[in-house]
Order: sequence, then C-alpha cells, then structure tokens
Amino acid sequence: MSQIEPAQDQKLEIVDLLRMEIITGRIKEGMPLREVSLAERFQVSRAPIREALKQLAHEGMVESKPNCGVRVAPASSDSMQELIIPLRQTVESFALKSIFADLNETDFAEWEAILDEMKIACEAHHYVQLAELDIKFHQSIVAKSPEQGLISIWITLVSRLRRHFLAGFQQPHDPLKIYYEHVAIVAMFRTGKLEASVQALISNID
Amino acid sequence: MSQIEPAQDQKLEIVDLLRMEIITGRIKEGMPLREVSLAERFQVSRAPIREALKQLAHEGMVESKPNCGVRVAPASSDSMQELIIPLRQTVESFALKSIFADLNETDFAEWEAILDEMKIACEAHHYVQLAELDIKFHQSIVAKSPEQGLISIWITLVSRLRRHFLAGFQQPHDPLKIYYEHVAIVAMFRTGKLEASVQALISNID
DNA sequence: ACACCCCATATTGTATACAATTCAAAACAC
DNA sequence: GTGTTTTGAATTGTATACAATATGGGGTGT
Repeated sequence: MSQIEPAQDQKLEIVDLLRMEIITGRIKEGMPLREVSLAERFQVSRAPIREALKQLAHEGMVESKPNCGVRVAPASSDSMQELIIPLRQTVESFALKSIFADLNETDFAEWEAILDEMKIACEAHHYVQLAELDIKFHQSIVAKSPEQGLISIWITLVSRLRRHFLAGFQQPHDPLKIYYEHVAIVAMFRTGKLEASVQALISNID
Repeated sequence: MSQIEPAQDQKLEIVDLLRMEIITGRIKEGMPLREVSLAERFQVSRAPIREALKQLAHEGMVESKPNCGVRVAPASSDSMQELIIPLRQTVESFALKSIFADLNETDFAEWEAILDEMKIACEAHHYVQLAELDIKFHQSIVAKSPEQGLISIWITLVSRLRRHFLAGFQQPHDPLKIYYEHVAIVAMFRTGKLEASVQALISNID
C-alpha cells in the first residue's frame, strides 16, 4: 500500500513506522538503529534513513552520538512528565486563545471527525490508535495558530511523553471516558465561551 | 582556521556561521537558502549543507517546504516571546533544582569563565557575542541536568528568540548591567540557597 | 487581451561510492 | 599475567550522479 505512492517522501512513512515500533516496545530501549540495516529493511538507500533518524532524534525518540550511531532513547522520567504537563497547558492555552475568535464550522467538523475515530478506537480497545488520535486532536488545535514555530515547540514537548500516552490509556479506565471528555471540549468550543473552553482543554491535559 | 581541522563535522561550523548571519541580519527574512549555492560557497557537497539546514529548521531560524526549498523564517512575534518567557523560567528552574545539590567548584569555575568573557564583551560593546554568551550561560545550567531531553526542549524555546537577544542588548542600557546580574546569580549559587538562587535566575529571564 | 495548458529549468529527494572515525579485539612488550 | 599499542572491521560522515518534483514563462486558442 506504499509501493505505488509518490516514491518520494519515503522519509515520512519510515518515521511513522519506526516511531510506532518504539512506542509499542517492539524496538526496546537502548537498542541501536543502524543505518545500513534499516536501509536494507526498507529497501531504500541510507539518505532517507538518515533523515528519518534525524527527525526521530528531534522528537526525542532516539539519541545519537557523532560517529557512533543511534540508539532508542529511554522514556522520560516521571519528574520530566510532570514538568511537561504545565508547559503543554501553557502552549495549548495560548494556541486556543489565538484562534478562538476565528473558529468556524470547518474547524468543528475537522475535530468531530477525529472524535468519531476516537469513539471507534475506544470501543475496539485500540489503545495505540487512541493515543495517536488524542495527540492528533491537540496537535490540530496548535497547528491552527498563525504563530509560526508554536507547533514546533508543541511537538518537542509532546513527543517526549508519547510513550506515556499509551501507558496511561492502558490503565483500567473506561476508554470511552477519554472520548466523552473530548466531545465535551469541542462542545464547549461551539458555545464560544473562551475561558471555559481553555479550562476544559487544560483540564484534559494531565 | 578551519581548513586543518578534522574535516568532519563541517556541519557545525556551517550551522554556526549561517545562524550568525541570520541573527545579524546579513541574510534577511524571506531570503531563500539554496543548497547548491551554499555548497559552492563553503566548498563542500550538498550533504552537510542539508544537515545544517535541517538543524536550523529545527531551531526555527529557517522554514522549509518539501521540494520547494528553505527560506529564512520571520522572527518570532511579540506575543510569541511573551509566551516563551514563562516556559523558559519553568524549564530552567526545574533544571537548577535538579542539579543544585550536586554543584561543586568545577561548575562554579565553568560559569565564572563565561562571566569573564561576558565582561570583556560588555566592555567592548560586542553585543552579538554578549548575546551568545548569555545563551551559553543559561544553556550550561540546563545541560548539567541529568534529565535527557531537557536541553532539547530548552534549545527549541531559546532558539525562537535568539534574534531578540541581540535587539534587547542593543537598547541604550549599560551593558555591564548584564554582566553584574549574572555575577550575582553565580554568587547566589555559591551560597547554597536554592529558593533565592531560583529567584535570581528566573528574574534574569525577561 | 486574457485564461489555460504545456514544457523547460531550477531545485530538492534519492541512490551509490568513497573517506574518516570509532571501538574493540588481538598482538606485543614488560 | 597485565598494561599498552596497533590493527582491523563496523559505522557514520561526505562527495558525486541520477531521478522526481515544483515553479515560471511562453505559446495557443478563444
């Protein structure tokens, strides 16, 4: 399903695949990622592999030492997560405030499309996909901000706790609770109340 | 002064040079950065140029569109700067707390070496170098934290307002004030008082 | 004159080949 | 046997060549 595609931008597919394998633990912490091995595996040259590894390093999924190679980075510590949470809240609040006045039906529809997918993922107990959809939802908020670079900061933050999304969702909670929480957020957005919307959004971040 | 060097890691030199030219305005906003042109200019192939541009994009100095090229990104907006300030304060406070108990004479000496350079830069009114030294000082604090990824987050934040450091220092202030402020910070660190040290540090961030 | 399509050119994305570096194991002196 | 040196393979960094794609201008039809 990817052989017929543009044949360019193979980097993105590789990044997504490797990231998923790291998140799910298929590639464990500390395991080295050699460029030639990956090149053979994906049937491409080393060039796109290098770019993919660069991006993963930027996301904090792997750490690389010069002339030494790339290894899967250890997951963020608990204190690190606790640091990132208020940072995320600040960034996302800022983003929401900057776009709130200009929200229209197109935006709501986009979010509700994500919500529909979330519902399906919840009911099917597809925690991996649910985690990605949660990220996708919040990212779509930040991405709408006209401020260039905001999304880059946000990605840097969230990537650091991507593996914790999955862990958090696998707790013995009712997955649908996640879904309803996001439904409430979008519903609040529709009311046009800024303060309450910000509150709903940041209370979802923890 | 760079021809005899390792001949590897040319990427770093190129990044530093281009970043400086962007900060000082020698390369203006919106100006395209072509890979072949830069390759000819630095007498290297396109490979290290691509890596350098990737890193500059990660720092927010340039923005790239696929198959379209790289342009110098506009400087962060005022509202963006105001957002980043509390984020920096949070991150650096966290970093300082995590290392404070283990500080020793080696650390103090390292910082005071930077302070000496700052004094010289202040007296010579070398604002560009002064800005870089200010960044270097704060970065050295964050870098000491054992938390992996913290420095990456910090860099993402600070890079976004690198060009504003220069602008801020060129205001009609007495440059030595910057120097004395940092001297006071290190002096406070030496006393071992955590709370006061954190306060001194974050009050310097604005 | 104006809109549309096509094509040439400039530029980025990818593949392959080579150089430089690192790390560890083996050889060696003591 | 132990510490040091050297040598080699494994790996990343760089250079060059080719393929794919986007952008702008000219041609054409109306």
